[in-house]
Amino acid sequence: MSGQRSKRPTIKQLAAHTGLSPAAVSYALRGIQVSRETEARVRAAADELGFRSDPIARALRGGKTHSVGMLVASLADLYTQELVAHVQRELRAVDHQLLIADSDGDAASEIPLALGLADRRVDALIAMPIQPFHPGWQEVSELVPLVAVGDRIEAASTAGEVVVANDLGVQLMLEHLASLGHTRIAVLSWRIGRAPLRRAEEAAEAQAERLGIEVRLEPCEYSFNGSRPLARELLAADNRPSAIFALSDSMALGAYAACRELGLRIPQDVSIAGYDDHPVASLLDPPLTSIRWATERVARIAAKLALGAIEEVAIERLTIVPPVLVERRSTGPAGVR
Amino acid sequence: MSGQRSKRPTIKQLAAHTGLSPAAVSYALRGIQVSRETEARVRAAADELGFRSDPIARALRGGKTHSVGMLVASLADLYTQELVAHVQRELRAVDHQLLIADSDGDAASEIPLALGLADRRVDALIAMPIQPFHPGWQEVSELVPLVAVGDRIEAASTAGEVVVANDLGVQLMLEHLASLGHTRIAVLSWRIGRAPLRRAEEAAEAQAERLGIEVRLEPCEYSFNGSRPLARELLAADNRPSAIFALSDSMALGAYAACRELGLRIPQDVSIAGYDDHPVASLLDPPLTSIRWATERVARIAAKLALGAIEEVAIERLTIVPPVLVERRSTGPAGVR
DNA sequence: AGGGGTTACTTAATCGATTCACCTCCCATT
DNA sequence: AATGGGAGGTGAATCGATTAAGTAACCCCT
Repeated sequence: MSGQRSKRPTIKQLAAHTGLSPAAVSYALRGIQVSRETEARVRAAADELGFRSDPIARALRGGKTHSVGMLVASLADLYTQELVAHVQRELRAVDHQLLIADSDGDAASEIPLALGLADRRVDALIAMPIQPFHPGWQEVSELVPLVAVGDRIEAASTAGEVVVANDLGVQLMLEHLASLGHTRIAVLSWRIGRAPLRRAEEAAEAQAERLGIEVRLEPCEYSFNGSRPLARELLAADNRPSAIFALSDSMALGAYAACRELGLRIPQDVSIAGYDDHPVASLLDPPLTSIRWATERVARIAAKLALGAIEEVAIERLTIVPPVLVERRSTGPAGVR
Repeated sequence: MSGQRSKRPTIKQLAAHTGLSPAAVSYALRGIQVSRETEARVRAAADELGFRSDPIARALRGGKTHSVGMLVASLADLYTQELVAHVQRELRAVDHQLLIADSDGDAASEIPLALGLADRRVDALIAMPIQPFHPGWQEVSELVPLVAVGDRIEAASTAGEVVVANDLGVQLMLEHLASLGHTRIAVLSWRIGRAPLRRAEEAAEAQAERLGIEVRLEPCEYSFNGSRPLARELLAADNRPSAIFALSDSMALGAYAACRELGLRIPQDVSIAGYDDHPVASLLDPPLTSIRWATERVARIAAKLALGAIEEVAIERLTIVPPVLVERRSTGPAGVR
């Protein structure tokens, strides 16, 4: 309408405006190799024209993009959401952008998504691997500093790892349930065998054998709506389990809903246990027994590792987080059948 | 070690490999203006070398980046997390990347963050505005198709709007509480006056006057941990409110925790009401009375609007979502003081 | 005064893909 | 046989910023 000056000013326009060369402007904006006077002039012009350096152009040339990628396995899950929120908070403090990719549990899409983030020139990549042993991680880690969360990643070198000892978490919970007399336990997992939960599944099977109890792995969708029908089906069956151990609080919520629908009391009729100890766990009816692994701290460490790799600051590379059992009232003695 | 071919192949290398010019390769990859034979040859070479087109270079030249930005007001809040998760799901289906920026309730950072996303050449931007009337939105909307969620945005043209009639939601809840005899209600809001909740706050004040009840707006942090100490303080005071209406379920959760700490029963001693009707609301102890506005549907519409703007497909531009009251057991008759 | 060393720039190449403007065949038409 | 036109390419400019290499001016020293 009244003029098409709406386009963002470029470094070239700044140059024209100040009578300098584009190169001089570039230097001036970063305060290198220029006189105080020139620097001031350029800065003034930049403010006046509302100049913002183009991150895309800078990225193409090979500079930093001030962005960090995050690859998660299911944004539908509460703990993932927490993780993302806390990572974002750390990044925001240092003015970095967050790029999210969600494999939604699809193992085959994991490496392509990671490469896609690398292509976008994220300065670092935080990944919760579904397939930690996939050879593709090698290539990814050569393209971008890689931080592994949850599980370790099989690559020549990663920028850091925050490992949660989920085998221990599973052990703690199964011991707890076994000590309450439960001998037939359904474990809600997630697309058996190719999930981030695989290690947990293996631990569950090992513990079942050790404790002499029956444990059945049930493939499930993350999220309330995913686990509700499954839990309902399990609980409506003749040989229903006396306890359900959901490998995430989100799935435990679905089990709660199923119990409510079926009129089953927790824990008198069936015990329910979760994993992650999300803040809502303690507010449920009844409060949920769960496994806590300090989501917020894990997120913060992951973010620090990513930023450390970007700034090339040395940080402790490997953190192992031991989960703990938080016993509440959703688990109780096994009924008399 | 064994060779440094690790770098990604570029279009130029494809050209060398096929004996064509870079331009021809570029055309071939998109199947324009080339013979079938050439196209096949180029594709074969691309597969062989593992070629992936560089989104950064494409972006610089002015093409699509296959990414969508999302500006939220608090990633710490459950409903925002839901919204993000559902938007992400829609984007993933069409192979688009999600870039997230979180203003964390800081009004001053909102426009700069939006411009930052635009600078990264997102193909569209979905924003839940804190300050819908800020003149900066005009500039943003000139740079990138803009989809407003929650509130309308004051700009010459937006790509679409999904408006939630929060004034109605507030009215419904206050009427509900008033009908139960509550005359002194604390409303947990969020950084009073500059939040995405401003419209809701205005509605609360208007309704208070209309219904002849006392409503006090309390500035609060989103999230459990933010609202818990505030709720605790309010409930421990002499003239404690008979009901707390939290303008998000997350804050209501904090109030639940505070009640538990103080030994107050819900709803006998105090009624608690939430907003958003997050899936956990119905599973709490007691189930939470809340306002439902179909988060998932809103997210899906927002994503469709963004994608529609990118594909230049015409879609219904404005959707107004009327929230509804979901009455559960966390609200009851006001006590006798 | 001439040479060495700074300082403060400028010029041009570069990152990778796209696209405008040409250019060359080759076939069909009159 | 000459002309027109389309198919299938090529070359070079472009997007915006960075940076290696080069240059002009100036200071200092002997």
